[in-house]
Amino acid sequence: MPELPEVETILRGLAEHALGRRVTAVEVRNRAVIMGAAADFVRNIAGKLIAGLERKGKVLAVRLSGKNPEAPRYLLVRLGMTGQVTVTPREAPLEPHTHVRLALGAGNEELRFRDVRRFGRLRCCTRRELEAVFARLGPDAREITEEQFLAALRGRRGAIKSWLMNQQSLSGIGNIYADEALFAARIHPLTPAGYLPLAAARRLHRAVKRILDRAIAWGGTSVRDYRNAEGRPGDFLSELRVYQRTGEPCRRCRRPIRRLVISGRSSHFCPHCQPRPRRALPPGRRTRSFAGR
DNA sequence: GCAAGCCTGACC
DNA sequence: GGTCAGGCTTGC
Repeated sequence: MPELPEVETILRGLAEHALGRRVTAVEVRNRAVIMGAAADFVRNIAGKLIAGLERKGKVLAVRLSGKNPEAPRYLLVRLGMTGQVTVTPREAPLEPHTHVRLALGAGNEELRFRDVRRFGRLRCCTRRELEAVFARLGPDAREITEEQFLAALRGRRGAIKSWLMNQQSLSGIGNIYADEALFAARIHPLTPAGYLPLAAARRLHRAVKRILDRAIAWGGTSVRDYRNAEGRPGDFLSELRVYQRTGEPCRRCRRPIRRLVISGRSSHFCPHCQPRPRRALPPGRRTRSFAGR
């Protein structure tokens, strides 16, 4: 599933294979993946140069050439669960679920957007609109400082697992890296976020960054559908310690990994290495008041 | 029936 | 305002 490391890997691939090239033609084969009118989408992209690449969390933004700051000149890509962005020879057979094709000048290749489950979206927007999208996301998980991380945890009563996946507190983490970071930091996924002892919260902040950096170095994780810009899978799957390893022995203590559903998401963890928090209540907990009833 | 990211809406 | 369930989608 494309999370921060997968999107970053695609960005790097596009920097190598698509940056500086002109979009000479646009074909929308399935308008359901386009936000807004498909005709506007085509008109705003066709003929432009791919001038830059940006990312915040799991959102990829392709900057297109153009001088008018009020005109749409960003292509926003959200990969959803099964989205793929590849640079492919134009004559290569069109795989099923290929929804958008951008022909690239200076070579016989095209940029393809493919998405089996169609949770992904493409959108053409202005700088202002891009900034509004980014503003709704918390700090990028690789860039968030310890101070920001600790401050964002404060007062949160929901499970730390859900907190990590909520893109408003920090952005870029999905189910795979949430489970992996919690295992590395030895934190039970149901621990209320704001109850984490300071040392544990610091461990988690460091674990998040380390896991993401390592996953990027391995080119991301391909559980099934993820492919980089060259169409190749990532290699981090074999490095996963708990995700989708239910029943396998924990790499640290050899006891079996267990699975738990938290907010409708499966969570994988080691009950021995990630014990439930011993204290049930946080410092400064507010109880339900019966006064005035 | 399950997996998943993200959005919407219900609930307190 | 925070938290969570539900729905979207399709291949296994």
